[in-house]
Amino acid sequence: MAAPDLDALLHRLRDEGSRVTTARRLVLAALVDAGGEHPTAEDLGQRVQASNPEVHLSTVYRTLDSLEHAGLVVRAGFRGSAATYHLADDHHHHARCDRCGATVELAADAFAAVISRLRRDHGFVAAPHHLTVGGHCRDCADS
Amino acid sequence: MAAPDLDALLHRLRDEGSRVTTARRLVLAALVDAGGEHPTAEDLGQRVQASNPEVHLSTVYRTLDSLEHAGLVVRAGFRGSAATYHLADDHHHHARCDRCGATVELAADAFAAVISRLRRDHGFVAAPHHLTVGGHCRDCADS
DNA sequence: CTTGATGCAAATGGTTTGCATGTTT
DNA sequence: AAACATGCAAACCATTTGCATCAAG
Repeated sequence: MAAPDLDALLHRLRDEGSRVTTARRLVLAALVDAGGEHPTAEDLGQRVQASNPEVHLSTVYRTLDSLEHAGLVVRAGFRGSAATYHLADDHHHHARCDRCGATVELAADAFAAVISRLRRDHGFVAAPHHLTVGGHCRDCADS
Repeated sequence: MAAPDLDALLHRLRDEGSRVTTARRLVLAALVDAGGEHPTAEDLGQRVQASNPEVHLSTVYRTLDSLEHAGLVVRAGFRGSAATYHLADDHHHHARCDRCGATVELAADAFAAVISRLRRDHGFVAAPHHLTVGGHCRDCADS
């Protein structure tokens, strides 16, 4: 994984036609900062507000939306709980324990078979970022 | 797919220790009736209330919960929109278009590779019912 | 200066819950 | 009778939206 460079990301954002604002800078920085974690919008809001309490949570949501449309950020939706976000560079999928909430990361190619099958049989172009699997993790699988 | 028999389902439910009530009978009937569709809790509520307007939506939710725990019903959670339910007999997974909401069904074995990999590498037991893939369907993939 | 971005507060929508009452076993 | 299920209304929580203001280009 290439080390994510904040300035480069901001540049890409500008190129997409979006304006570069303080809020967006901070959200992006928080995302870079989060590294391998899976922050929710609220988590990011907290981090951002640590630097600038002015930034409202709804702005974080709107910003994440823009970033997603610009292709910089990926949203992983988990059933029931809150969605999590990470930089698009960070290609992986998720398996999440229905019982304890632990998440496992899957290499990007794990779904290759599913994806090609979807395209071949149904013309369906799977978004390689939005995959989520439910189930039970090692620790919870026994009971 | 074996034709789902309402009475058999009710029997299984009773065997699980749950009581058989009018509401549950109706919800199950609605589910059987829905066949290959993917009704939401609200859809089911409507169908049920067509027979018996007394039944409250919250009861439908609670009933679906019981049915899920009893293993009779499977809930497929879609990001953003409402969850859909179907009988557990009806083994398949979903791909759903992020743009138009169209759903595609995937044979149960499509995820075999992913599932075995999860178990082998992470000890993660994937629930073969709860898989959902996002992306764009044939019609929406172009724009 | 023009358009897009933000703060705020209030709405939304799916789902859950507390409690008193009714029903199944 | 005892345990469980239901109706109802109200709570919940993540997310979205209307609108007036503000800042980036």
